[in-house]
Amino acid sequence: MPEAVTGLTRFGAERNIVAMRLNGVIVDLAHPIAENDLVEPVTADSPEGLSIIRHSCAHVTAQALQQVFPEAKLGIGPPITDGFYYDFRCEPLTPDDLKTIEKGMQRIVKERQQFIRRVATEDEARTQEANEPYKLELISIKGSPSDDDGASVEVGGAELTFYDNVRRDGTVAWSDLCRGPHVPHTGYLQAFALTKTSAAYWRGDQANDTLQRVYGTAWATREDLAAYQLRLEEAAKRDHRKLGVELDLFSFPEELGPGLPLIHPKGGIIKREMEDYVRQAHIDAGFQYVGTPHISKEGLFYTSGHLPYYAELMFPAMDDDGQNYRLKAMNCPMHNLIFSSRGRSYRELPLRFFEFGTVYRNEKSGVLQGLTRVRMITQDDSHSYVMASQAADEVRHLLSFILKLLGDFGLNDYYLELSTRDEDGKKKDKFIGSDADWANATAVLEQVGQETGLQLVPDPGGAAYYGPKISVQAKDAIGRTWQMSTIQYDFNQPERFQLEYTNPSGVKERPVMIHSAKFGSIERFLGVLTEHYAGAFPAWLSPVQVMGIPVADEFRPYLAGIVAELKQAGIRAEVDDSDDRMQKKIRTATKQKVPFMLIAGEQDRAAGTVSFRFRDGSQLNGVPVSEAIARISAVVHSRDNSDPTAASMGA
RNA sequence: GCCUCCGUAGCUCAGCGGCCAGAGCUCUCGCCUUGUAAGCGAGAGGUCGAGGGUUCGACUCCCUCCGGGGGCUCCA
Repeated sequence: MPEAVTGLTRFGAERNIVAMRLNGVIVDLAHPIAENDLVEPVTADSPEGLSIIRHSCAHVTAQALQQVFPEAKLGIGPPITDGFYYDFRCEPLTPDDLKTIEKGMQRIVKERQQFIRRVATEDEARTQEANEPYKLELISIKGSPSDDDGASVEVGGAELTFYDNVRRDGTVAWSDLCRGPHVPHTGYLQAFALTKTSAAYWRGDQANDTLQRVYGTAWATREDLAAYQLRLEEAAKRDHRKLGVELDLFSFPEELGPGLPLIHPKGGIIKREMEDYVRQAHIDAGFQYVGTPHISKEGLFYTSGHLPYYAELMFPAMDDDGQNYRLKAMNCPMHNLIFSSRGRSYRELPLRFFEFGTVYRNEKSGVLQGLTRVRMITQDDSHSYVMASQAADEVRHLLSFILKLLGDFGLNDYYLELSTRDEDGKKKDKFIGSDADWANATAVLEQVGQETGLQLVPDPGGAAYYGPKISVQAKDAIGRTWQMSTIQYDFNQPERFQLEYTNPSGVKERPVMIHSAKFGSIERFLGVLTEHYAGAFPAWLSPVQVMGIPVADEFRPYLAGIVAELKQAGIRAEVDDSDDRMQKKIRTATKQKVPFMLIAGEQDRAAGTVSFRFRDGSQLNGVPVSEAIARISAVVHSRDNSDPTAASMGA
């Protein structure tokens, strides 16, 4: 009987081909190929190939871990960005344990164990997994397609399949209930590392068992792995919490409490530049600047719906003679009060209010993260009150405002997210309002979002309780995404606050309100900005824009004169008049990421010039003072985001 | 909130069940008067996160709490 043709016979055992696409479906290379099948190779460095490598690596991790800890019970082991994880119920793992497991994995790789697919009946599967409670649970939920908690990674199709790891002598080393596909044998896994452990809940539910999650990374080649590890090291240097200390931007003193930042003078300069920018931008975009208190009688938040729906996120009530007050966790209710302070006409709409509203949210202790997740949030918060017919135009107006702002601050690594109601999920009762209103609001946001041509990622269930939103998601140094700007469509609060305007026919109508924050939070944006620029802020945002460095004390007055002129031109300039040597001063200014250094000694003083040095180490010598000032001034006042260098400043 | 790892000077980090706990940077003072990334010297700075326990003796071992990192859950 002739052997069936498979991907392995078709493509040969090349390590750079890990699987194949058979009539559009990715399968193991060992899968038989029929005469008219359409077959394409899946290479190791393709996204699909990497997922297969990573998931196969998860199997090897589990096999190695169960060799060391036979009592460990298996959870699931899917591929994730840059790697994989596998969950186990076992004792907490130490870094030494990880090393031991890694060694075991290397042995398994050397054995070149084949991944052999085997279809089982439900009874066979239950017998085989009798000692694996989580796998038994997966067998019972087999094939539920809307499973969004990762379980479907393991059991997806109509049939139950196992993957046996078979040694060259034919013995089965290990086996796992799994949908596949996998690489042909463990020898394909040459570039991996276990990275960390943490805890996770079984199937992502806090009510379930706590499992130990082992994270790993895996790549097509050892070079790719090394490059990834280098990338992580570089990313760690950009961490805004580290740079915040080094550049003296902000701090989180223990005395103050978790999640409560202090902005230091240098961070304050960046914050003020951001505020100046966005205040003027709001005025230009037709907003009116308003102000509201930080506390309110708590009845206001019952009216708004925040207390009934999000009480746990607000700090506890303050009792003043029997009247409960609350720190505000949002500004919208107060803006609504301004709206309803007198009768409103359709002629006033869109009516737009804006302020820097500092809100306080009682975030759970475990979620705080530097400036990116704090308990004091300064929102550049605005509310537009519009007629329903104006809503789409207003959203368009706000979105273009936001995209311009992001561009003006040099951010480009972001995508848009459309957060909608959870249509059929368990959290549906979290959202208020009629189906028709939700559908209409979502359609408006979706249409305007798509007009931008940017990627619009769906986020079902991520909406606010009062309406859907479009948000900007930006990445931090280590790839975590953070919500920045938001536009939220709200048809609920106008109802709850009985907001109304008089239409042309003299009839009262209810406006739609659109919440929007352009930076999102000043604090979070500052943190993301710090990481985006790795602390080397564009000149216009740099706390110190020019540092004058005299070759010797004698030349201080010469530089002081130049600095005075720069200050006249609105530039943040200083002379380093410490006792340090010039070399040390250059080092200090460079480490502080000062964009421009002006260095002068006898030669320059005699010629009326300066040495013009940049933080990348490049330099222009003998630049006339007036020219240096003009060039610095041009860069700063044009809000140019590119990093100044001798090459860019020389022309 | 849950799991896990961590906590020595403002910062980066040594150290050990047993003399008065160390270094570099930062800061202060003094000397040096200098041409492109750290000049030299001196001084100041710590109840070793807090509390409790074990011990003749704890910064070191154990427990609790506080704070931080990484995840999970959450995220208007």
